[in-house]
Order: sequence, then structure tokens, then C-alpha cells
Amino acid sequence: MPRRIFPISESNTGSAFNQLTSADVRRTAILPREFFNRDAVTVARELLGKLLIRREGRQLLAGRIVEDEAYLGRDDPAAHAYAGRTPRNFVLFGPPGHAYVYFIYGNHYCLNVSCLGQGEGVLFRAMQPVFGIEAMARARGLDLPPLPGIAQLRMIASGPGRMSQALRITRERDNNKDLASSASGLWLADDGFRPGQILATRRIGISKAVERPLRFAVAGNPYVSGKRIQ
DNA sequence: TTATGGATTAGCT
DNA sequence: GCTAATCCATAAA
Repeated sequence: MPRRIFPISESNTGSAFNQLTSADVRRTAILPREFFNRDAVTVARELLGKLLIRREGRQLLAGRIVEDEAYLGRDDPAAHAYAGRTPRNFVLFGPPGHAYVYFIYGNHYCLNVSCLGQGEGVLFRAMQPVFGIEAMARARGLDLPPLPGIAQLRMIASGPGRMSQALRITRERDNNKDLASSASGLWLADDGFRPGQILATRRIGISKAVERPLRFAVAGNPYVSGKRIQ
């Protein structure tokens, strides 16, 4: 049994709340391939509240997914896969549950997971740090105070580029990794936590198909990216 | 508190 | 060349 976790939207007013122990992290259940073998909208919604875990040697890093976006492949002008398979996006056309990592704006990496179908995927946009917080802050070049508040903690992984930097995700290292297996060192897991209300909004930072409500977030969670976009 | 521009590179036209 | 599924520093209000 995972230790009690407060609803993120209600009680996360201090740095200690919602952190996990290493035992908690090791006790989680890895999401199976079948989880990802569904349409991107379903996968995106179901991923909210799950844990994204990185292992580097003995070091474990983990965050709880609180925001993501669905991209619908050939049916979605905003999707990288819209124009078909290319050397960059081939992972999206492969088996479900694999990491599609791309480099954007000359600065940042973004992590996606492939889903069922031709080119469907989910972009991870924000997570709440729950384990290995110091190491993630260091990877981000942040200097945390002894008792960090939400304002500091949300700088770790509230945004797709920030998430990737916190987990040291790069295309060279992680593209095409199997996120349904801990052998890859990067995987998704369930610790029993269930988010409350889920919000659906327009996706961020795109210029095509802007009106579709394909961005999903845990309602009221302070680790969702942006200012007051909820 | 909100707005704006620079950084920096892969991929596409 | 131009744009991009972003972030950050700085400026204005």
C-alpha cells in the first residue's frame, strides 16, 4: 500500500506533502504495454496522476504527471506526425509505450509517449516532483532553499522543457526507449493515486487546430504549467 | 502582474 | 530562409 497521499489540489501547501519514500517508488506498478495501446485522448487522461520515473545508477527520480496533451497523428494538423512518417517522428508510428523525444527552439527537449494507431502520441507537459527533488533541482540549475515552497518546487518540472531537463532527458539518450519497462531506466508507474477532476483545454504553443480541447490537467494543481491557465 | 524579445538548432520549403 | 508542441530575463504598467 502506498502511503497516504493528499489530494494534490487541496493540501499541497508545504514541501513535505506528497513526497514519496524510496520504498513507495519501488512498490509502484509499471504501466503495461496495453495501457498505451489505446487512443491518445484516453491515454492522456489516464496518465494524469501516474508517476514518471527515471533511474540513473542508484539514483531514482520521480514526478507525478499533472498535465499533458494528446496529438492525433494523421488527423491532427498540430501533430508532428501529421505529414506522415519521417526520420524524426518514426517512433510515433511504432509500437505503443515508446518515448518520442524531440528538440525544440534550439534549447529544449520534449517527451512524448507513442500510443495506438499511426502517429498518435501524448506530450508530457508538467509533473509534480515527488522523489529525488534535490537532484532534479540540480539538473535544472536551481538552488533550492532548505524548506522550498510551491513557488520554488514548480520551477523544477512545470513545463515540457523543464520536465525533460529535470529528468536529464535528451533525444540522443532517450528517443525510442520503452517506457513500459524499467529496464530502459525511464518508465511510467501507478502507485494507486487517483486525481480528482480533470480539466480539458486548448493545447499550448501551437498554431494549427488550436481550438481542439486536447490538453488535460489535474484541476487546481499548482504544478500545472503557465500562470492562471486552468 | 502581464508583455516582449533573445537564445539556438533541427526540420522542412 | 523560416518556423517551431519553450524558457528566461527584462521591461512596462
